[in-house]
Amino acid sequence: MKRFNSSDSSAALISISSSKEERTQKANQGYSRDFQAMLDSLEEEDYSETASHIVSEKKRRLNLHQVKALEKNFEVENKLEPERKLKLAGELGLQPRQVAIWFQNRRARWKTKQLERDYGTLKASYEALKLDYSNLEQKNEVLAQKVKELKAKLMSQEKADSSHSVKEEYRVSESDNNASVHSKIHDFSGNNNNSSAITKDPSNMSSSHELMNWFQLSDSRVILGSRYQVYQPHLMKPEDQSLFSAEESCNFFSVDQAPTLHCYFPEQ
DNA sequence: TTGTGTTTTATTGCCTCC
DNA sequence: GGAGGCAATAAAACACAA
Repeated sequence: MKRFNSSDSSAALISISSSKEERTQKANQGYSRDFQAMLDSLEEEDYSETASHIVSEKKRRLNLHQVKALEKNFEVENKLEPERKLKLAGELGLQPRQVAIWFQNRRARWKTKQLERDYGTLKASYEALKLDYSNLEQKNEVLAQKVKELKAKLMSQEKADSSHSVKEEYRVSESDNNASVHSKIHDFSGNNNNSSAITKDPSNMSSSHELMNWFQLSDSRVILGSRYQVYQPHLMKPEDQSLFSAEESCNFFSVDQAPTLHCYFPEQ
């Protein structure tokens, strides 16, 4: 039976015998000397007590031989089918129930150990990931610093340029390049209807910096246009970085967010 | 020796499966 | 409904420092 009440449990504990016939039977089953001695002592206690107040039985640990045999069996198969249980119980001089309980407890111990192992593995991979993350963060900082420096360079260049008249500069370049620029705009807009930024009239641009960016951007796109047919509407160009604020520049490489940059892909 | 923490054996109650 | 598994828990046995 599986269930025992308190009085049943004492009967179930360590193969308590209730009769001399059973005792004789067990002795004939080849129980270990220790175990038989234990049984005898228990039985002596039993006999000295009336059935109504059976002494609280002492738990007895299994001996080394029993534990080794059980461990070996557990290694082979951690579940116990009834036949094997009876066989093991007979061989080791235990009650089938004791064998079943031992397997049950052993499974619980194994599970706990397994959880610890799993935890260890997860922890190790977490630590590795964390290290990766901090390395990326460091690289990110270095790159952000470079962006800042480049931006500062660009600004100082713009200051130097501001000594000349923007309009004048534009006129000069306009007279020199007007024809070619307009043809480039025409070429480019012919390839991409969404390129509103590119088709913006340069005369409306407010600063030489913006103008310079425009030329760089339009030139490069025209050059690219000969090889790249498809332009994404929200492409981020390296030149566009100069339009970022310092803060934006720093956050640009944040690893907390996936980058939203789109890339050019040459026509295959 | 004793207090305390850990391990082992066993019980109980609940759940699932046949 | 019985058998068996599992989680939670009790309690005895054991280990060990103070």
